[in-house]
Amino acid sequence: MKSVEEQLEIIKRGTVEIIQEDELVNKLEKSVKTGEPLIVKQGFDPTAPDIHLGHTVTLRKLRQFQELGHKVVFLIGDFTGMIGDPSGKSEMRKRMTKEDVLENAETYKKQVFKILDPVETMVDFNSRWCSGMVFEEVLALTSHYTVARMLERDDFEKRYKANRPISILEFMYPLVQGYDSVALKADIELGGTDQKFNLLVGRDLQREYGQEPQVIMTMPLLVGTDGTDKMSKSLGNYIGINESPREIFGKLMSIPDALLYDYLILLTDLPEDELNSIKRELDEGKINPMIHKKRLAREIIAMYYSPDDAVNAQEEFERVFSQKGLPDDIPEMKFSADNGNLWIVKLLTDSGLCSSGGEARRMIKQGAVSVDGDKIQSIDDNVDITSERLVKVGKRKFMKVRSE
RNA sequence: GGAGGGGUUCCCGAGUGGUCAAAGGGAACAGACUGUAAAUCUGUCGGCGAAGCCUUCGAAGGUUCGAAUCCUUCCCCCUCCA
Repeated sequence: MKSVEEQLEIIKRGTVEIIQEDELVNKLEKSVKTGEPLIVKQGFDPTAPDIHLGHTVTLRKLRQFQELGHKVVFLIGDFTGMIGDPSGKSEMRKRMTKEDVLENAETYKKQVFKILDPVETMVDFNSRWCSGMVFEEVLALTSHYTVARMLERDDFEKRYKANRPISILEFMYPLVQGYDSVALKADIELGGTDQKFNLLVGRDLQREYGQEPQVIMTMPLLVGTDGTDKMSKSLGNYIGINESPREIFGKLMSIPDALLYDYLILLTDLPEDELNSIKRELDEGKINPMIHKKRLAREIIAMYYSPDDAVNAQEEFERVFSQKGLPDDIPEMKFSADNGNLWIVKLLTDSGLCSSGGEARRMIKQGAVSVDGDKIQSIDDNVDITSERLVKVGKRKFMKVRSE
């Protein structure tokens, strides 16, 4: 096991806040002395089994803890997910069944173990202790916190002031999450900066239950591909680690330049001095940021796929978009046609290249559709598909079609 | 329990009997310019082989030649008072 100083240096990298750092040092010292690993916990919503780069920020930190020999608990908050939130104001929280949760958990594991060590990770569910709680225990839990303190939480305060509803159930969430830390006797809890309040509740509750309070560590929230909001599935500004190398490469190339440096720090293992020199180059404007974006994309694809995949993705990207060539595998489809002719609008909708006739007409009118490189001029055009034709819609949709 | 306000197309939001597939903004998509960056400009943005027709304004009924707009019932949300 590494020394406290060495561990601390690794642990601190990229964090926004550690509360309290001296407590962390104490815990590490004790751990080094006794050889007992620290219990590091992070909770996850059971509803979103699509892991994206935003999730990987804290997951990578968890991985570092594992490499340092500590015990990571990947906690799935299935209990609250199975209750659902009837007030469902911000987003529809659907009630999930046990089966849903288990299924999602499996999907989670598959993806998460691209980052975490599958052997060393303890996957747990908070229903394990929550489901069995009797009402007395629940009431006792609620007695440890006050409404005023709850309202300290940023979004509660805002909603309260804006006369927007807050269900009592929502008040319970931080308590449940905090109680999870009690149940797990967590030493450290990790989360994004938006989790700070909930993490702090865990500290308070552990104290109330006679435990040594956990240290909390917050990590920056990764801004999504739109450049404004945090990366999230519901906003559609995410890059999933399960997406194909080609998609990941493309999406990373299209992030706003302003995000590039943050992505490099938070998502890659590039050494400090290299990051610094990249930052210098970017700040001085001497280099086209695209160069480093390609680097970023390669690093990430190499991490979740392989270095070869990374190189291939880049080659294909350059061919298709820089040189306006063709991608490697273009989907093929066969259609029945009278005399080998197929009306272009029908071709676009039946192939799925356009979702409706209206959209197909629009695309054609806007000059976004070409067949074998020739732009379609009229929505009345027919395409002779007796031999294979290459249809292109917009910049990135390709398909080879021919009659059956 | 009482009083009042409200539910509109992906989101916000205008619209109080025909000229409404519904203003405006955002998002998104396409084109130009680029580095699939940003900014900018242009266009599109319910469905239909599209003249015209069909479905949409919380739900179901009703009035009317005609309803997002009026009436009835129901569902949901918010505010204030208690």
